[in-house]
Amino acid sequence: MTENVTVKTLARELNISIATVSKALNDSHEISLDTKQKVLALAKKLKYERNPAASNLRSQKTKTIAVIVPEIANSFFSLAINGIEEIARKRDYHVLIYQTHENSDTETAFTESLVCGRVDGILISVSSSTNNSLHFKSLVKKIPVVFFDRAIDDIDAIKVTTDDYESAYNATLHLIENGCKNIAYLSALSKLDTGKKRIQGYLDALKNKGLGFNEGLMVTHDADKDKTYDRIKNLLTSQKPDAIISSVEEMVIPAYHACKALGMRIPDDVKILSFSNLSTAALLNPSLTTITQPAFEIGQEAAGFLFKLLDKKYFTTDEIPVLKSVLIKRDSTAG
Amino acid sequence: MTENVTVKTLARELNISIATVSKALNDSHEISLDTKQKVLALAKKLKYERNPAASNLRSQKTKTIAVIVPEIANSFFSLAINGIEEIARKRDYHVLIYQTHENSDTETAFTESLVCGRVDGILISVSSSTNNSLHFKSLVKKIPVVFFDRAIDDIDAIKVTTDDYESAYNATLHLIENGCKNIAYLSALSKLDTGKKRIQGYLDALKNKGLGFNEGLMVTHDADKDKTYDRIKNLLTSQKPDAIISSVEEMVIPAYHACKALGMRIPDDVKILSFSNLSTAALLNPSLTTITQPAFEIGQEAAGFLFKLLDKKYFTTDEIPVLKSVLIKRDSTAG
DNA sequence: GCAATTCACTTAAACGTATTCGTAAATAAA
DNA sequence: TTTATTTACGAATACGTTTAAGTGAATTGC
Repeated sequence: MTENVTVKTLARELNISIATVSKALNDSHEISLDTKQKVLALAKKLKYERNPAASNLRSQKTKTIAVIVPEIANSFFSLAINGIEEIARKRDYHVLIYQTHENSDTETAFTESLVCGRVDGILISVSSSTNNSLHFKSLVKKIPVVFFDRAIDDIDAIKVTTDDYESAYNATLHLIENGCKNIAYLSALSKLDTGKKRIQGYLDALKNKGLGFNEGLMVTHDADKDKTYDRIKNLLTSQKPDAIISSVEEMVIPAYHACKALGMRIPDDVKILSFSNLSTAALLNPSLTTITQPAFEIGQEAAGFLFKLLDKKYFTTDEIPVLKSVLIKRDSTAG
Repeated sequence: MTENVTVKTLARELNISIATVSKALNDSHEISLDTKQKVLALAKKLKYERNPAASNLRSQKTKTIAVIVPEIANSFFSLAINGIEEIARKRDYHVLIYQTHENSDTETAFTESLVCGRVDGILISVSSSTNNSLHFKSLVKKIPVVFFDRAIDDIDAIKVTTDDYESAYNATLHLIENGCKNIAYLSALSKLDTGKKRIQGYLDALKNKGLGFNEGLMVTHDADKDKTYDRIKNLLTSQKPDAIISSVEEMVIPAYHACKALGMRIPDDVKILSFSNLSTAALLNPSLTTITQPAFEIGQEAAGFLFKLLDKKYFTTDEIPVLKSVLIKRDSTAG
């Protein structure tokens, strides 16, 4: 461990004050070009690295943002994080990632550990088990926050979302057009706007096309994977649906497995489609029809708005876009 | 913005010194139980949060580790990160995530930005384009580093890896046993030990079983996805292999697509298997035989060793396990 | 030609915590 | 009783940076 090179070292070496050094490094207008170049040159030579802790402490800026997501091992979120990272990189920001694993308490603990100046801003997609918005309300008052995809309903904050209602509605229409009359729905996120809108799109499409609905057609997600699987299996045997819409990627996998186990053929016996960003959707057996959200773009947009907040650039809420998902028709819903 | 509550606030309120408060908060032995309780109680009441920047600056500890991976949207890495996170959480550490997108320059830039005390340690799986180990050598001298899965060959550092040679060897045997005689190999990571060992396992199996090999059977990965696809397609038409081993997940998807495009049936015309952690492997058309690495465990182990380094717990290199991958036989290699 | 301004730099004071070194009282050892 | 040790706390400083305020010299304005 050789002695650490700090602004002090540079100042001593160049016979100038540390203030001048600091300002030169920050490209301040009150430093002459000549001095700046000298400082920069020596800094490079001595491999000076600014101490982030000291800088953060003094400036109250961390050049770091936090991303809180339910799960990283999920195509949607990992793509969204890619989008976020791309924007953060351009601004030379660091990205802290936290996974809630859909646990609301974990989520609360994370946000509380972040308010004390560890990060400059937060991007969050809330956990499905979150139903108490109280602590989020206090959070957004303390630190810039942007919600993406999954937001808290009754909170006044920036939310970057997709057209959940329309895409669910259109997907349902697609099934109806292909002759389905008994369409089941695998429900998740029902506590969140995201989930509610998807359900509503489905229900409205059924209604507008004069199709019936009964509670039995709706299966809700369970944290326990086996339970979810059993419920889906039970749905298939008891309701004999001719189609299934899955509101999340995590439920369509067990749905495929259940069909396989029960010897039901997709799409002949039952058609399936799902909200999903799976890269292998086209290679599944059969290839899966998906409602694919623009995950990468959502991340980019959300990060973009967070930086606008950090820059204190004012904008109106109607500048916040609702991104469009796209229905990709494949074999699993073929007529 | 109400005034920030700091140790000073607590000290003033309790009529004790800030030193005592700080020590009480850190559960120092030189503070009486009585005082500790008073401090803790007030801290809770006033919602005191330790300022991380100040703490880092003074203690030279950040309670943060960095994870550098090629890509987050990859089942292996996202699972590994899950493992890392689990261990970090237990220790109350924060996790910074950086993606190199397989770019060596980006990788270098990241590591350089991390040495100046932003994190206490680094977990890294190096990018496939990395061939210069020089800067890694200087890195490991400055800060605790643990490599996982993809390590630099000629560097003396802690590496948590899997049995790449054996698993490639066994996978090749599996194909040979199922009657394949002209086995192609989709090569990636060939600059790294990880990739070299996989290739060697494949070559040795061929040799030991008296099967021939020619350069044409080996297709290398290209950053350009279209190029990779074209190469695979070209391989299939020119070499007419009866089997393909893919050394990475990213190449097996285009391989499936190429077979589809050329009307080749898997596994009848060509059998395929791949190193992969895809959660949908069993649902592909046909289901994919995989060499599945224990990604989550690798993350756990790597993080565990990083914390041992941070704790300055000494251990011998033979304590570092080589984890075992498992060959999961599915339809894509069915005899 | 003199006041007003700009320029380029310095001084000094933070930011909030952790820690070293004291110290006075209480306790234990002799 | 006297001395040595322990206990519980405080004063002061350092961590490395940023920045408000100040300063003397050079430049500008009228």
